[in-house]
Amino acid sequence: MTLKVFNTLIRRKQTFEPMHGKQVKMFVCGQTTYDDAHVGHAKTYVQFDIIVRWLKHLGYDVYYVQNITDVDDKLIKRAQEKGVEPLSLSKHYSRRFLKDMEALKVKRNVDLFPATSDYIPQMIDQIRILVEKGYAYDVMGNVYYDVTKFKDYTKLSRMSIDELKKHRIEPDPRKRNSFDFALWKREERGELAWDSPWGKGRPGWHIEDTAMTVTIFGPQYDLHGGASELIFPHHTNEIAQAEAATGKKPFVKYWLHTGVLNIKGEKMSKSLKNFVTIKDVLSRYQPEVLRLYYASTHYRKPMEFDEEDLERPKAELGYLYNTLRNIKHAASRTGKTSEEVETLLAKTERRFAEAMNNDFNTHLAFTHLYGLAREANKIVSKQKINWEQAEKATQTLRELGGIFGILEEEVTIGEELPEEVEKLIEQREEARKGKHWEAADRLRQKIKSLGYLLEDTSEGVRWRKVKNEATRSETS
RNA sequence: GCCGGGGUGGCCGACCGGUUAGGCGGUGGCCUGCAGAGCCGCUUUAAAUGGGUUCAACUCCCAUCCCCGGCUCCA
Repeated sequence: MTLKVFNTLIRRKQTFEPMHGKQVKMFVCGQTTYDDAHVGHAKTYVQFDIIVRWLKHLGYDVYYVQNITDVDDKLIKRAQEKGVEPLSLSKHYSRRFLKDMEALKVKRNVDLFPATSDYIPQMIDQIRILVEKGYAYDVMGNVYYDVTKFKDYTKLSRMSIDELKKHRIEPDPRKRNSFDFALWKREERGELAWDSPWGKGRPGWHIEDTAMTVTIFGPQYDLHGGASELIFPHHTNEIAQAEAATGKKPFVKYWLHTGVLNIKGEKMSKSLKNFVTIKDVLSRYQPEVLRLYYASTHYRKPMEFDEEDLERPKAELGYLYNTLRNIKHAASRTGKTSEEVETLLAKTERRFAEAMNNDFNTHLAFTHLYGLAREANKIVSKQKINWEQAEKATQTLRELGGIFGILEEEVTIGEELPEEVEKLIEQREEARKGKHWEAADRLRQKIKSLGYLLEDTSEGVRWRKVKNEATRSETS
Protein backbone atom coordinates (compact mmCIF):
# COMPACT_ATOMS: atom_id res chain seq x y z
CA MET A 1 0.00 0.00 0.00
CA THR A 2 1.52 3.28 -1.08
CA LEU A 3 1.14 6.77 0.24
CA LYS A 4 -0.48 9.26 -2.09
CA VAL A 5 -0.18 13.00 -1.55
CA PHE A 6 -1.85 15.92 -3.28
CA ASN A 7 0.90 17.96 -4.87
CA THR A 8 -0.04 21.58 -5.50
CA LEU A 9 2.50 21.68 -8.31
CA ILE A 10 0.48 19.29 -10.46
CA ARG A 11 -2.85 19.72 -8.66
CA ARG A 12 -3.50 16.06 -8.16
CA LYS A 13 -2.59 13.12 -5.98
CA GLN A 14 0.69 11.44 -6.63
CA THR A 15 2.56 8.48 -5.18
CA PHE A 16 4.97 9.70 -2.54
CA GLU A 17 8.54 8.81 -3.42
CA PRO A 18 11.21 10.83 -1.67
CA MET A 19 14.45 11.61 -3.49
CA HIS A 20 16.66 9.43 -1.32
CA GLY A 21 15.01 6.22 -0.21
CA LYS A 22 13.48 6.48 3.23
CA GLN A 23 14.93 9.91 3.93
CA VAL A 24 12.46 12.80 3.90
CA LYS A 25 13.63 16.38 4.06
CA MET A 26 10.75 18.59 4.93
CA PHE A 27 10.21 22.31 5.48
CA VAL A 28 7.17 24.23 6.69
CA CYS A 29 6.86 28.01 6.75
CA GLY A 30 6.81 29.17 10.33
CA GLN A 31 5.93 32.23 12.32
CA THR A 32 6.76 35.89 12.08
CA THR A 33 7.14 36.49 15.76
CA TYR A 34 5.72 39.91 16.52
CA ASP A 35 2.60 38.69 18.29
CA ASP A 36 1.17 35.51 19.78
CA ALA A 37 0.29 32.71 17.41
CA HIS A 38 -3.40 32.04 16.85
CA VAL A 39 -5.48 28.94 16.26
CA GLY A 40 -5.21 29.42 12.49
CA HIS A 41 -1.46 28.96 12.73
CA ALA A 42 -2.01 26.01 15.01
CA LYS A 43 -4.17 24.37 12.35
CA THR A 44 -1.30 24.31 9.90
CA TYR A 45 1.30 23.20 12.42
CA VAL A 46 -0.83 20.46 13.93
CA GLN A 47 -1.90 19.16 10.55
CA PHE A 48 1.70 19.01 9.37
CA ASP A 49 2.63 17.40 12.65
CA ILE A 50 0.11 14.65 11.93
CA ILE A 51 1.65 14.27 8.48
CA VAL A 52 5.12 13.94 10.03
CA ARG A 53 3.86 11.39 12.52
CA TRP A 54 2.33 9.35 9.75
CA LEU A 55 5.50 9.49 7.64
CA LYS A 56 7.48 8.28 10.62
CA HIS A 57 4.92 5.57 11.23
CA LEU A 58 5.52 4.40 7.65
CA GLY A 59 9.20 4.12 8.46
CA TYR A 60 10.46 7.32 6.87
CA ASP A 61 13.36 9.08 8.45
CA VAL A 62 12.05 12.64 8.53
CA TYR A 63 14.15 15.73 9.05
CA TYR A 64 11.69 18.55 9.68
CA VAL A 65 12.68 22.22 9.60
CA GLN A 66 10.38 25.11 10.46
CA ASN A 67 11.73 28.64 10.18
CA ILE A 68 11.10 31.59 12.45
CA THR A 69 10.98 34.98 10.76
CA ASP A 70 12.54 37.50 13.08
CA VAL A 71 13.41 40.12 10.45
CA ASP A 72 10.30 41.66 8.99
CA ASP A 73 8.71 45.05 8.26
CA LYS A 74 5.77 44.59 10.58
CA LEU A 75 7.95 43.31 13.35
CA ILE A 76 10.17 46.38 13.02
CA LYS A 77 7.13 48.63 13.08
CA ARG A 78 5.73 46.91 16.16
CA ALA A 79 9.09 47.21 17.91
CA GLN A 80 9.26 50.92 17.13
CA GLU A 81 5.77 51.42 18.54
CA LYS A 82 6.77 49.64 21.69
CA GLY A 83 10.14 51.32 21.82
CA VAL A 84 12.10 48.06 21.96
CA GLU A 85 14.75 46.41 19.83
CA PRO A 86 13.18 44.35 17.01
CA LEU A 87 15.29 41.30 17.75
CA SER A 88 14.39 41.33 21.42
CA LEU A 89 10.72 41.68 20.57
CA SER A 90 10.94 38.70 18.25
CA LYS A 91 12.89 36.73 20.84
CA HIS A 92 10.11 37.35 23.33
CA TYR A 93 7.40 36.13 20.97
CA SER A 94 9.37 33.24 19.56
CA ARG A 95 9.85 31.90 23.10
CA ARG A 96 6.11 32.12 23.61
CA PHE A 97 5.51 30.51 20.23
CA LEU A 98 7.73 27.56 21.08
CA LYS A 99 5.84 27.09 24.31
CA ASP A 100 2.61 26.92 22.33
CA MET A 101 4.16 24.37 20.01
CA GLU A 102 5.28 22.37 22.99
CA ALA A 103 1.82 22.46 24.55
CA LEU A 104 0.33 21.31 21.26
CA LYS A 105 2.85 18.47 21.11
CA VAL A 106 4.21 19.76 17.82
CA LYS A 107 7.64 20.96 18.90
CA ARG A 108 9.03 17.51 19.61
CA ASN A 109 8.77 16.53 15.94
CA VAL A 110 10.49 19.62 14.56
CA ASP A 111 14.22 19.08 14.28
CA LEU A 112 15.24 22.66 13.73
CA PHE A 113 13.73 26.15 14.11
CA PRO A 114 16.19 28.38 12.23
CA ALA A 115 15.78 32.14 12.61
CA THR A 116 16.18 34.65 9.78
CA SER A 117 18.78 36.68 11.64
CA ASP A 118 21.05 33.64 11.79
CA TYR A 119 21.12 33.26 8.01
CA ILE A 120 21.97 36.78 6.82
CA PRO A 121 25.33 35.79 5.21
CA GLN A 122 23.69 32.86 3.40
CA MET A 123 20.97 35.14 2.09
CA ILE A 124 23.47 37.72 0.89
CA ASP A 125 25.31 34.91 -0.86
CA GLN A 126 22.24 33.72 -2.62
CA ILE A 127 21.24 37.21 -3.69
CA ARG A 128 24.74 37.79 -5.04
CA ILE A 129 24.50 34.65 -7.15
CA LEU A 130 21.13 35.79 -8.50
CA VAL A 131 22.59 39.18 -9.41
CA GLU A 132 25.61 37.55 -11.05
CA LYS A 133 23.42 35.22 -13.07
CA GLY A 134 21.33 38.14 -14.25
CA TYR A 135 18.12 37.24 -12.44
CA ALA A 136 18.32 40.15 -10.06
CA TYR A 137 19.29 43.81 -10.28
CA ASP A 138 20.38 46.47 -7.89
CA VAL A 139 18.69 49.85 -7.89
CA MET A 140 20.44 52.15 -5.42
CA GLY A 141 20.76 49.60 -2.66
CA ASN A 142 17.48 47.80 -3.35
CA VAL A 143 17.83 44.47 -5.05
CA TYR A 144 14.91 43.09 -7.02
CA TYR A 145 14.26 39.80 -8.74
CA ASP A 146 13.40 40.23 -12.42
CA VAL A 147 10.50 37.85 -12.75
CA THR A 148 10.55 37.92 -16.56
CA LYS A 149 13.95 36.21 -16.48
CA PHE A 150 12.57 33.07 -14.88
CA LYS A 151 10.57 31.06 -17.39
CA ASP A 152 8.60 28.84 -15.02
CA TYR A 153 7.59 31.63 -12.69
CA THR A 154 3.87 30.77 -12.62
CA LYS A 155 4.11 26.97 -12.55
CA LEU A 156 2.99 26.69 -8.94
CA SER A 157 0.37 29.44 -8.78
CA ARG A 158 -0.89 28.98 -12.35
CA MET A 159 -1.40 32.69 -12.71
CA SER A 160 -0.70 34.43 -15.97
CA ILE A 161 1.98 37.06 -16.20
CA ASP A 162 -0.61 39.43 -17.66
CA GLU A 163 -2.65 39.00 -14.52
CA LEU A 164 0.32 39.77 -12.38
CA LYS A 165 0.70 43.13 -14.08
CA LYS A 166 -2.49 44.28 -12.41
CA HIS A 167 -1.76 45.73 -9.06
CA ARG A 168 -3.72 47.45 -6.35
CA ILE A 169 -0.82 49.09 -4.66
CA GLU A 170 1.43 51.51 -6.54
CA PRO A 171 4.64 49.61 -7.24
CA ASP A 172 8.02 51.03 -6.51
CA PRO A 173 8.83 52.99 -9.72
CA ARG A 174 12.44 51.84 -9.60
CA LYS A 175 11.46 48.27 -10.39
CA ARG A 176 11.74 47.03 -13.96
CA ASN A 177 8.43 45.23 -13.77
CA SER A 178 5.62 46.01 -11.38
CA PHE A 179 5.60 42.38 -10.23
CA ASP A 180 9.32 42.09 -9.48
CA PHE A 181 9.90 41.37 -5.81
CA ALA A 182 12.48 42.58 -3.32
CA LEU A 183 15.45 40.43 -2.35
CA TRP A 184 17.23 43.14 -0.40
CA LYS A 185 15.76 46.32 1.06
CA ARG A 186 17.91 49.36 1.68
CA GLU A 187 18.02 50.76 5.17
CA GLU A 188 15.84 53.88 5.21
CA ARG A 189 16.14 55.43 8.65
CA GLY A 190 18.39 53.57 10.95
CA GLU A 191 16.25 50.50 11.44
CA LEU A 192 17.51 46.93 11.71
CA ALA A 193 20.24 46.53 9.06
CA TRP A 194 23.27 44.52 7.99
CA ASP A 195 26.17 45.32 5.68
CA SER A 196 25.97 43.90 2.19
CA PRO A 197 27.55 44.37 -1.24
CA TRP A 198 24.62 46.75 -1.99
CA GLY A 199 25.01 48.75 1.18
CA LYS A 200 23.26 48.54 4.52
CA GLY A 201 19.89 46.93 4.52
CA ARG A 202 17.85 43.85 5.29
CA PRO A 203 16.63 40.84 3.32
CA GLY A 204 13.24 40.59 1.65
CA TRP A 205 10.77 38.08 2.97
CA HIS A 206 11.08 35.24 0.48
CA ILE A 207 14.82 34.77 0.45
CA GLU A 208 15.18 33.42 3.98
CA ASP A 209 13.49 30.10 3.29
CA THR A 210 15.59 29.33 0.24
CA ALA A 211 18.81 30.42 1.92
CA MET A 212 18.00 28.17 4.86
CA THR A 213 16.96 25.11 2.91
CA VAL A 214 19.82 25.32 0.43
CA THR A 215 22.18 25.51 3.40
CA ILE A 216 20.51 22.79 5.45
CA PHE A 217 19.20 20.41 2.77
CA GLY A 218 21.08 21.34 -0.39
CA PRO A 219 19.55 22.54 -3.67
CA GLN A 220 16.65 20.09 -3.64
CA TYR A 221 14.40 18.54 -1.07
CA ASP A 222 11.28 16.47 -0.72
CA LEU A 223 8.44 18.28 0.89
CA HIS A 224 7.51 21.90 1.46
CA GLY A 225 4.40 22.78 3.41
CA GLY A 226 2.49 25.88 4.37
CA ALA A 227 -0.95 27.39 4.25
CA SER A 228 -2.63 27.91 0.88
CA GLU A 229 -2.35 31.69 1.15
CA LEU A 230 1.41 31.28 0.64
CA ILE A 231 1.21 29.69 -2.80
CA PHE A 232 1.46 33.14 -4.29
CA PRO A 233 3.63 35.04 -3.95
CA HIS A 234 5.75 33.40 -1.26
CA HIS A 235 6.23 29.88 -2.55
CA THR A 236 6.19 31.05 -6.14
CA ASN A 237 9.11 33.32 -5.36
CA GLU A 238 10.95 30.64 -3.46
CA ILE A 239 10.95 28.45 -6.55
CA ALA A 240 12.17 31.33 -8.69
CA GLN A 241 15.02 32.09 -6.27
CA ALA A 242 16.19 28.57 -5.62
CA GLU A 243 15.93 27.13 -9.10
CA ALA A 244 17.61 30.18 -10.62
CA ALA A 245 20.37 30.26 -8.02
CA THR A 246 21.20 26.55 -7.96
CA GLY A 247 20.18 25.58 -11.48
CA LYS A 248 18.61 22.42 -10.07
CA LYS A 249 15.00 21.48 -10.74
CA PRO A 250 12.75 20.77 -9.07
CA PHE A 251 13.64 22.76 -5.99
CA VAL A 252 10.97 20.87 -4.07
CA LYS A 253 9.35 17.63 -5.16
CA TYR A 254 6.07 17.85 -3.25
CA TRP A 255 4.24 21.05 -2.30
CA LEU A 256 1.52 20.55 0.31
CA HIS A 257 -0.87 23.29 1.38
CA THR A 258 -3.34 23.51 4.22
CA GLY A 259 -6.68 25.27 3.97
CA VAL A 260 -6.95 28.43 6.02
CA LEU A 261 -8.98 28.86 9.17
CA ASN A 262 -11.86 31.32 8.96
CA ILE A 263 -13.69 33.05 11.72
CA LYS A 264 -17.09 34.58 11.07
CA GLY A 265 -16.60 33.98 7.38
CA GLU A 266 -13.27 35.73 7.18
CA LYS A 267 -9.74 34.45 7.27
CA MET A 268 -8.28 34.58 10.74
CA SER A 269 -5.16 36.72 10.59
CA LYS A 270 -2.97 38.86 12.69
CA SER A 271 -3.43 41.86 10.42
CA LEU A 272 -7.24 41.60 10.46
CA LYS A 273 -7.08 41.42 14.26
CA ASN A 274 -9.83 38.81 14.33
CA PHE A 275 -7.72 36.12 15.89
CA VAL A 276 -8.06 33.84 18.88
CA THR A 277 -4.70 32.88 20.33
CA ILE A 278 -3.58 29.34 21.00
CA LYS A 279 -2.97 30.25 24.63
CA ASP A 280 -6.51 31.51 24.99
CA VAL A 281 -8.08 28.32 23.68
CA LEU A 282 -5.71 26.12 25.66
CA SER A 283 -6.83 27.85 28.82
CA ARG A 284 -10.24 26.28 28.25
CA TYR A 285 -9.54 23.10 26.30
CA GLN A 286 -6.91 20.42 26.52
CA PRO A 287 -4.35 20.32 23.72
CA GLU A 288 -5.60 16.91 22.65
CA VAL A 289 -9.08 18.36 22.13
CA LEU A 290 -7.71 21.03 19.83
CA ARG A 291 -5.62 18.49 17.94
CA LEU A 292 -8.61 16.23 17.44
CA TYR A 293 -10.58 19.23 16.22
CA TYR A 294 -8.02 19.85 13.48
CA ALA A 295 -7.92 16.16 12.61
CA SER A 296 -11.68 16.18 12.09
CA THR A 297 -11.37 17.79 8.71
CA HIS A 298 -9.09 17.29 5.75
CA TYR A 299 -5.94 19.40 5.93
CA ARG A 300 -6.51 20.94 2.52
CA LYS A 301 -9.98 22.15 3.39
CA PRO A 302 -10.65 25.51 4.95
CA MET A 303 -12.29 25.44 8.36
CA GLU A 304 -14.74 27.78 10.01
CA PHE A 305 -13.66 28.34 13.61
CA ASP A 306 -16.34 28.45 16.26
CA GLU A 307 -15.19 27.64 19.76
CA GLU A 308 -18.44 25.78 20.45
CA ASP A 309 -17.35 23.20 17.89
CA LEU A 310 -14.60 22.12 20.28
CA GLU A 311 -17.27 20.48 22.41
CA ARG A 312 -17.55 17.69 19.86
CA PRO A 313 -13.90 16.56 19.88
CA LYS A 314 -13.97 17.02 23.64
CA ALA A 315 -16.84 14.55 23.93
CA GLU A 316 -15.19 12.12 21.51
CA LEU A 317 -11.93 12.26 23.38
CA GLY A 318 -13.78 11.64 26.64
CA TYR A 319 -15.38 8.58 25.10
CA LEU A 320 -12.01 7.24 23.99
CA TYR A 321 -10.48 7.69 27.42
CA ASN A 322 -13.48 6.00 29.02
CA THR A 323 -12.99 3.16 26.59
CA LEU A 324 -9.39 2.75 27.73
CA ARG A 325 -10.61 2.78 31.31
CA ASN A 326 -13.33 0.23 30.55
CA ILE A 327 -10.86 -2.08 28.85
CA LYS A 328 -8.55 -1.82 31.80
CA HIS A 329 -11.30 -2.76 34.22
CA ALA A 330 -12.37 -5.65 32.01
CA ALA A 331 -8.82 -6.95 31.90
CA SER A 332 -8.83 -7.39 35.63
CA ARG A 333 -11.48 -10.07 35.36
CA THR A 334 -11.12 -13.25 33.40
CA GLY A 335 -13.00 -13.37 30.15
CA LYS A 336 -13.04 -15.84 27.37
CA THR A 337 -10.56 -15.68 24.55
CA SER A 338 -12.08 -14.68 21.29
CA GLU A 339 -10.86 -14.50 17.74
CA GLU A 340 -13.04 -11.42 17.40
CA VAL A 341 -10.52 -9.07 18.95
CA GLU A 342 -7.58 -10.12 16.81
CA THR A 343 -9.53 -9.74 13.58
CA LEU A 344 -10.94 -6.45 14.70
CA LEU A 345 -7.54 -4.96 15.45
CA ALA A 346 -6.05 -6.08 12.16
CA LYS A 347 -9.01 -4.71 10.23
CA THR A 348 -8.86 -1.39 12.02
CA GLU A 349 -5.17 -0.95 11.42
CA ARG A 350 -5.58 -1.75 7.76
CA ARG A 351 -8.45 0.68 7.25
CA PHE A 352 -6.75 3.39 9.23
CA ALA A 353 -3.66 3.05 7.05
CA GLU A 354 -5.73 3.09 3.88
CA ALA A 355 -7.33 6.34 4.93
CA MET A 356 -4.06 7.98 5.95
CA ASN A 357 -2.31 6.83 2.81
CA ASN A 358 -4.95 8.54 0.74
CA ASP A 359 -3.53 12.04 1.14
CA PHE A 360 -3.83 11.93 4.93
CA ASN A 361 -7.58 11.51 5.28
CA THR A 362 -7.52 12.05 9.01
CA HIS A 363 -11.27 12.25 9.46
CA LEU A 364 -11.88 8.89 7.84
CA ALA A 365 -8.96 7.37 9.72
CA PHE A 366 -10.44 8.68 12.94
CA THR A 367 -13.81 7.07 12.26
CA HIS A 368 -12.00 3.72 12.08
CA LEU A 369 -10.22 4.41 15.34
CA TYR A 370 -13.50 5.45 16.91
CA GLY A 371 -15.18 2.36 15.50
CA LEU A 372 -12.57 0.23 17.22
CA ALA A 373 -13.40 1.88 20.53
CA ARG A 374 -17.09 1.18 19.94
CA GLU A 375 -16.39 -2.46 19.24
CA ALA A 376 -14.11 -2.71 22.24
CA ASN A 377 -16.86 -1.38 24.49
CA LYS A 378 -19.31 -3.88 23.04
CA ILE A 379 -16.94 -6.72 23.72
CA VAL A 380 -16.29 -5.46 27.23
CA SER A 381 -20.02 -5.23 27.91
CA LYS A 382 -20.39 -8.82 26.75
CA GLN A 383 -17.54 -9.78 29.11
CA LYS A 384 -15.69 -11.46 26.31
CA ILE A 385 -12.25 -10.00 26.74
CA ASN A 386 -9.17 -11.34 28.44
CA TRP A 387 -6.08 -9.68 29.73
CA GLU A 388 -3.89 -10.25 26.70
CA GLN A 389 -6.49 -9.01 24.28
CA ALA A 390 -7.24 -6.02 26.40
CA GLU A 391 -3.57 -5.11 26.31
CA LYS A 392 -3.46 -5.42 22.55
CA ALA A 393 -6.61 -3.38 22.04
CA THR A 394 -5.28 -0.64 24.29
CA GLN A 395 -2.00 -0.68 22.44
CA THR A 396 -3.70 -0.31 19.07
CA LEU A 397 -5.91 2.52 20.29
CA ARG A 398 -2.93 4.36 21.69
CA GLU A 399 -0.78 3.74 18.68
CA LEU A 400 -3.34 4.99 16.21
CA GLY A 401 -4.34 7.82 18.52
CA GLY A 402 -0.68 8.74 18.69
CA ILE A 403 -0.74 9.60 14.99
CA PHE A 404 -3.16 12.40 15.85
CA GLY A 405 -1.34 13.14 19.06
CA ILE A 406 -4.20 12.00 21.27
CA LEU A 407 -4.61 9.29 23.92
CA GLU A 408 -1.15 10.08 25.22
CA GLU A 409 -2.33 10.62 28.81
CA GLU A 410 -2.06 7.94 31.46
CA VAL A 411 -5.21 6.07 32.42
CA THR A 412 -5.04 4.72 35.91
CA ILE A 413 -7.57 2.62 37.74
CA GLY A 414 -7.55 1.64 41.34
CA GLU A 415 -4.66 3.93 42.13
CA GLU A 416 -3.70 4.78 45.67
CA LEU A 417 -6.26 6.92 47.41
CA PRO A 418 -5.63 9.45 50.14
CA GLU A 419 -6.63 7.96 53.46
CA GLU A 420 -9.32 10.59 53.91
CA VAL A 421 -10.99 9.65 50.64
CA GLU A 422 -10.72 5.98 51.38
CA LYS A 423 -12.50 6.48 54.69
CA LEU A 424 -15.23 8.53 53.08
CA ILE A 425 -15.81 5.82 50.49
CA GLU A 426 -16.14 3.24 53.25
CA GLN A 427 -18.62 5.46 55.06
CA ARG A 428 -20.62 5.87 51.90
CA GLU A 429 -20.70 2.13 51.29
CA GLU A 430 -22.08 1.71 54.81
CA ALA A 431 -24.71 4.35 54.13
CA ARG A 432 -25.66 2.65 50.87
CA LYS A 433 -26.00 -0.70 52.58
CA GLY A 434 -28.44 0.89 54.93
CA LYS A 435 -30.17 2.61 52.01
CA HIS A 436 -29.44 6.01 53.47
CA TRP A 437 -29.35 7.57 50.02
CA GLU A 438 -29.16 11.18 51.08
CA ALA A 439 -26.16 10.56 53.27
CA ALA A 440 -24.54 8.53 50.48
CA ASP A 441 -25.07 11.31 47.96
CA ARG A 442 -23.67 13.89 50.36
CA LEU A 443 -20.56 11.79 50.80
CA ARG A 444 -20.21 11.32 47.05
CA GLN A 445 -20.40 15.08 46.62
CA LYS A 446 -17.75 15.57 49.24
CA ILE A 447 -15.45 13.03 47.63
CA LYS A 448 -15.94 14.78 44.30
CA SER A 449 -14.86 18.03 45.84
CA LEU A 450 -11.67 16.25 46.88
CA GLY A 451 -11.06 15.35 43.25
CA TYR A 452 -12.49 11.86 42.89
CA LEU A 453 -15.53 10.82 40.91
CA LEU A 454 -17.29 7.70 42.16
CA GLU A 455 -19.04 5.19 39.95
CA ASP A 456 -21.14 2.37 41.35
CA THR A 457 -20.99 -0.77 39.28
CA SER A 458 -22.16 -4.33 39.65
CA GLU A 459 -18.57 -5.16 40.54
CA GLY A 460 -18.33 -2.61 43.28
CA VAL A 461 -17.48 1.05 43.50
CA ARG A 462 -14.96 2.59 41.10
CA TRP A 463 -13.34 5.97 41.22
CA ARG A 464 -11.43 8.18 38.91
CA LYS A 465 -9.65 11.44 39.30
CA VAL A 466 -11.53 14.51 38.15
CA LYS A 467 -9.35 16.28 35.61
CA ASN A 468 -8.98 19.97 35.35
CA GLU A 469 -11.01 21.28 32.46
CA ALA A 470 -7.86 22.28 30.64
CA THR A 471 -4.17 22.06 30.92
CA ARG A 472 -2.96 25.44 31.92
CA SER A 473 -0.61 27.02 29.49
CA GLU A 474 2.20 29.33 30.40
CA THR A 475 1.39 32.99 30.16
CA SER A 476 4.74 34.63 30.17
C1' G B 1 -12.42 41.22 -13.00
C1' C B 2 -8.76 37.08 -13.36
C1' C B 3 -6.65 32.46 -11.07
C1' G B 4 -7.42 28.46 -7.29
C1' G B 5 -10.66 25.69 -3.95
C1' G B 6 -15.52 24.55 -2.32
C1' G B 7 -21.22 24.15 -1.64
C1' U B 8 -23.70 16.93 1.60
C1' G B 9 -29.21 15.61 6.75
C1' G B 10 -30.21 20.19 13.22
C1' C B 11 -24.61 20.71 13.30
C1' C B 12 -19.67 18.70 11.91
C1' G B 13 -17.86 15.66 8.11
C1' A B 14 -16.06 11.19 4.55
C1' C B 15 -15.99 7.92 0.52
C1' C B 16 -17.72 6.48 -3.96
C1' G B 17 -20.87 5.95 -10.91
C1' G B 18 -24.90 1.16 -7.79
C1' U B 19 -22.49 1.64 0.36
C1' U B 20 -26.32 1.62 6.23
C1' A B 21 -20.49 6.31 5.89
C1' G B 22 -19.20 8.03 10.67
C1' G B 23 -19.54 11.41 14.61
C1' C B 24 -21.86 15.29 17.64
C1' G B 25 -26.47 16.76 19.33
C1' G B 26 -31.56 15.13 20.37
C1' U B 27 -34.69 11.21 21.96
C1' G B 28 -36.57 6.22 23.92
C1' G B 29 -34.83 1.82 26.43
C1' C B 30 -31.26 -1.69 29.26
C1' C B 31 -28.24 -1.34 33.70
C1' U B 32 -28.65 1.78 38.23
C1' G B 33 -31.64 3.88 44.75
C1' C B 34 -29.87 8.19 42.08
C1' A B 35 -25.65 9.64 39.39
C1' G B 36 -21.60 8.03 36.20
C1' A B 37 -19.75 4.88 32.39
C1' G B 38 -21.12 1.54 28.72
C1' C B 39 -24.66 -1.07 25.68
C1' C B 40 -29.32 -1.40 22.38
C1' G B 41 -33.04 1.46 19.41
C1' C B 42 -34.93 5.88 16.84
C1' U B 43 -33.49 10.71 14.64
C1' U B 44 -36.77 7.87 7.41
C1' U B 45 -31.35 8.01 1.17
C1' A B 46 -29.24 14.60 2.76
C1' A B 47 -26.40 16.08 -1.49
C1' A B 48 -26.84 24.81 -4.00
C1' U B 49 -29.95 25.41 -8.78
C1' G B 50 -31.14 24.12 -13.92
C1' G B 51 -29.87 21.01 -17.87
C1' G B 52 -27.11 16.76 -20.02
C1' U B 53 -24.39 11.76 -20.36
C1' U B 54 -25.69 6.74 -18.34
C1' C B 55 -29.39 0.84 -17.23
C1' A B 56 -27.91 3.77 -12.84
C1' A B 57 -25.24 10.36 -10.44
C1' C B 58 -24.40 13.23 -4.37
C1' U B 59 -20.41 11.19 -7.37
C1' C B 60 -18.99 12.54 -14.63
C1' C B 61 -20.03 16.96 -18.27
C1' C B 62 -22.14 22.07 -19.23
C1' A B 63 -24.34 26.46 -17.45
C1' U B 64 -26.11 29.60 -13.27
C1' C B 65 -26.06 31.22 -8.12
C1' C B 66 -23.48 31.50 -3.48
C1' C B 67 -19.05 31.07 -0.10
C1' C B 68 -13.69 31.08 0.89
C1' G B 69 -8.57 31.97 -0.56
C1' G B 70 -4.83 34.42 -3.87
C1' C B 71 -3.84 38.76 -7.12
C1' U B 72 -1.16 43.46 -1.03
C1' C B 73 1.81 41.69 4.79
C1' C B 74 -0.09 36.81 6.15
C1' A B 75 0.26 29.66 8.69
